[in-house]
Amino acid sequence: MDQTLNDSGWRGSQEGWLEAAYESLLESGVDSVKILPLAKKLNLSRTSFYWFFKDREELLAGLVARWRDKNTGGIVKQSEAYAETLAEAMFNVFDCWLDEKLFDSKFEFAIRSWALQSAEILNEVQDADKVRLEALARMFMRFGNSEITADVRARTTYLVQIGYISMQSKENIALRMKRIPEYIAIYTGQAPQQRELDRFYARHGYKPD
Amino acid sequence: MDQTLNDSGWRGSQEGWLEAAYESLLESGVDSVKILPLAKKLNLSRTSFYWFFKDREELLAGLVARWRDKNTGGIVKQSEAYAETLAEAMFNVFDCWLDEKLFDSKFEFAIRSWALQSAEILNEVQDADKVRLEALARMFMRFGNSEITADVRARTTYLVQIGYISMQSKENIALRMKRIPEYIAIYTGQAPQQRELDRFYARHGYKPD
DNA sequence: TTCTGGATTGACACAAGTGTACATTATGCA
DNA sequence: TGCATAATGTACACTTGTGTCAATCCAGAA
Repeated sequence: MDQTLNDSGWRGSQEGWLEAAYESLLESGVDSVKILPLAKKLNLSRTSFYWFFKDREELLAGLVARWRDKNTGGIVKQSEAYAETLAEAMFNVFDCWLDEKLFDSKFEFAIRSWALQSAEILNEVQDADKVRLEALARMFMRFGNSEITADVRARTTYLVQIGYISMQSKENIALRMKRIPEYIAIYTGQAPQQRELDRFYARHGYKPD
Repeated sequence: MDQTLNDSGWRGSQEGWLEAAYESLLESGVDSVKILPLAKKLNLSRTSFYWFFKDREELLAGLVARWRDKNTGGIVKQSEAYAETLAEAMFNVFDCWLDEKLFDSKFEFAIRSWALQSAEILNEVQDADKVRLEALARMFMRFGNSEITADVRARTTYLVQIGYISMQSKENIALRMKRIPEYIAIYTGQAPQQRELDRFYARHGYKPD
């Protein structure tokens, strides 16, 4: 039996249940986020759950909040980060696709799948899409793009990434890095400078050959 | 009570249950494909199901087969269709995204979501991705693209579409049609000829202004 | 008209999940 | 050391789903 205690000297906690729910959501979808299995995973009695959450609904709402903060937050933050050129700004956004701390792809996919069976979640997702696309479009406009151009480029940038996520393909970093300069060129209409590329590679611990 | 009979003089049929399962899958995901609710929808006894299918598993397998035939079949067929130019070939593939008879986007999304909670289905999806990408790459190669270029262009074509599907955005035909020449130019590296565009618009019953 | 087999049904047994009521345990503090 | 309460556990009632079985229904052939 795992009797590990947390900071407050107890085994369970709101965070503990939420984390278990998160893991289950990513592994097998919303419908697998059930209290009984979570309790088993946590080595806790099923009913202990009700001490921290009113019901299953409240737990699921917690998951949605977590997703909104992390993923939409990450994209908005990166699209507003300082940059000298559009290419550099684009690299900032690309950080999201390579750094799980800024954007959680699996979480994203799980939530989007959930939206299939819940109108409420579909709304959340479409709101998020709107916020993210607007943030990206603002970034393009900051560098002189017209409203229309900015909109289309924002869509292209965002859509291809959503497509990748949906494909659930697991390609290695080297392969993905090789395509990056091409993508930057397509998305921004201008090839990145070598020093910009080098800076990007460096901060992701990648050494081109 | 709906006592509608089918060709063979009975109310139920394998096709009937499969169709109901399909509708439920598209509306609310795999986990909603349950025998009890389907029986209610069909105004049949729940147990009557077992006359046509061994168990729930067999019904779900039927759904996967249906998806494979229709969607992968559609893309492969269109990518192999006759075309004088690469742009024309690309238009043939675009037929898929606009004609539900060739490619069922909602079905596609539902199956991909299902893949989240089933390793078996994930395999099916990734096999399908491979077959489709190869078919598209062959098309680009038929028109003189190098293997690498063909691969990247196939990915771009396919990924953006998967992204759209995942976004579940419902844009009107006119808006989508306006973007088509741009996409063709990006994907193929050459702008389509006016007569090619006209032919495409015509067969989708669209009149540009 | 009766027989036959495809199709349908209700009753039964079971499994997995939810939520509530109440008892019990363990921690931190007075 | 004992108390208050945060946290956990046990027992119960309920819901929704699955699958099996034996009985029945009914369209068409004999």
